[in-house]
Amino acid sequence: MFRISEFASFTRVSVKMLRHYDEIGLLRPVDVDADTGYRHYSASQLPRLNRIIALKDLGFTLGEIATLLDAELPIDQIRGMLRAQRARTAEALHAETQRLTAIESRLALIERDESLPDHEIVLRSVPALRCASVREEVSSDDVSSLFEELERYVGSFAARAIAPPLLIEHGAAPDRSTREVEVVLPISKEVPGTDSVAVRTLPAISHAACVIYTGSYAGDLPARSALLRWAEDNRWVVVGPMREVFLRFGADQNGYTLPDAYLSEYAGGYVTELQLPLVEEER
Amino acid sequence: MFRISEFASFTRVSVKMLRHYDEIGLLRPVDVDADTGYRHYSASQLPRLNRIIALKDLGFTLGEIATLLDAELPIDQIRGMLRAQRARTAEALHAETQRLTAIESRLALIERDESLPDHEIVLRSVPALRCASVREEVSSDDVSSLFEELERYVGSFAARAIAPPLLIEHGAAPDRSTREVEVVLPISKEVPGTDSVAVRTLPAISHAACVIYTGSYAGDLPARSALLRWAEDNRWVVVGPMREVFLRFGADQNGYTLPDAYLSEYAGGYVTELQLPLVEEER
DNA sequence: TTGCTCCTCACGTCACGTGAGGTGGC
DNA sequence: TTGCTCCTCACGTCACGTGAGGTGGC
Repeated sequence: MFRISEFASFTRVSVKMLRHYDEIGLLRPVDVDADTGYRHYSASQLPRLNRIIALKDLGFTLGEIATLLDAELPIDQIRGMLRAQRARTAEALHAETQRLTAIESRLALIERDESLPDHEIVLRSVPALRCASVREEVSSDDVSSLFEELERYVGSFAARAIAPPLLIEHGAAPDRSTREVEVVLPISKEVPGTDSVAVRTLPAISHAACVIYTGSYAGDLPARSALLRWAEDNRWVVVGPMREVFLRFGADQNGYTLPDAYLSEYAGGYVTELQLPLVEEER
Repeated sequence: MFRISEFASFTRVSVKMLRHYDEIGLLRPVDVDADTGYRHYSASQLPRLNRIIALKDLGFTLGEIATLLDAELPIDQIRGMLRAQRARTAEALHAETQRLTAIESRLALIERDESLPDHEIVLRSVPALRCASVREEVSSDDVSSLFEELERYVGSFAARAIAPPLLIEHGAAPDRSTREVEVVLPISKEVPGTDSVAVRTLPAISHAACVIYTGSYAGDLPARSALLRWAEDNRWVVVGPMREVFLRFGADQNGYTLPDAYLSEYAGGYVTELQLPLVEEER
């Protein structure tokens, strides 16, 4: 038989791991001295320890390994656990691949500009939203009158939700003289629609590249181009119209007042988020 | 300003995460009510939160993110951190790839045999070992006389180390009538060499596929073929001679006696580990 | 006898999740 | 007033690593 340190050095696992496996019942020493508590292992336990290590290398938890070794599962269940593990690993592999792409595109940005990018692009999902909206072809950038109209209508039903208003860009005319926009107001309860006001559930976006920019709309174009460049660098394809979410515009909303320090820094400023729906590029 | 739940739902982070970021100083609310402790966030904090999320997606820890956001590092240091992160990610990616290959080869084994493999193959490193050895061409499988000779020689210097003895297979003659083996005994201190006994440091193996088999040498061939199949399935190439480590042979060593239960199960049995040095296949 | 090995707590890791128990806000 | 939101502990997660403080073995 072996002392714990001998057994550990033969198998390249730490003494602490062996103690841990003893504690959770995964690998008990063949003998524990009643007086001293010294653990003794037998060479005949090496195959079991090797199985433990092999399964750990496949990514199973110690609990799963205990099940696999001791529960005498039917072969189909073992197969099932391996398949589940394969799925988890494939997912992790995919996530690492995307992360590597993202890091590399960040490094490329640094090489190009010698600075950190101004815009942090985040990939996330956007939930569905019950809302009222007005869709119209407009010729100027000023859509505030549309918002005011919609706000009045929704306000008359006391149905204004706390979520921020947004705008969906449905496209520009070929000659760029006008563009079709939909101004959208989340609502807290159903309101009737009219000829001009549509009431519907804005669909969720499973993958949206999002960027937030501050200050006036001057930051709009750089943010947009950063977003598109990010999609390209990270191998995503645009599948829907851009959404512009007005997180803060003009005076603060929600009945709070900002401390002076923040008011001056962002005086008269805006905080806007662009959301671009994407799917992964086919390989 | 926003209440914590509003801020959380806008940004798709949990309330608990925001509290956590407050606690570690990564993102403090603009205002905390002195009476109630309520946290208030401003929309002007969204860019910072977005940067945090983006950097988290790249795999940085919260501590690293704090450094990146607040330490005003020179661009070279930022680049350095990104490169380190790229290296870590590439390594993780590589590990996941190998894990996936390993899981898939296990699944293939199950499909083929409808059972779990008898031999658990583990990839690990083997440390260098000071040792005395005798290398000889032998015609039979019985190498015990070589071991006895070596044991006597080393024993005369009281230099026997506790590590188990092993055998290196340097190759067989073309007609398979003889094979060249090296019997190796780890030693605890330097001993002089002789014409037949070499004293040297057995080199470490950075990647060895290892399998343990029990019982008599009848298990040898299946274990060997499992090892070679594993190397092939997992895309590794053999780069050195097989080592056979005799973890237990005949009676138990080390002056202990095994409990009866174990003695009967492995009565007269052997525990042997095969170690096969490998490198990754070029792609 | 001396150093070496082993033992058992107990706490730390990392980024939060999950209650428990209590209070403010509309 | 009632439910909803928020608060602060405090413990759990996962697989050990890292001491602290003490004892057995040669």
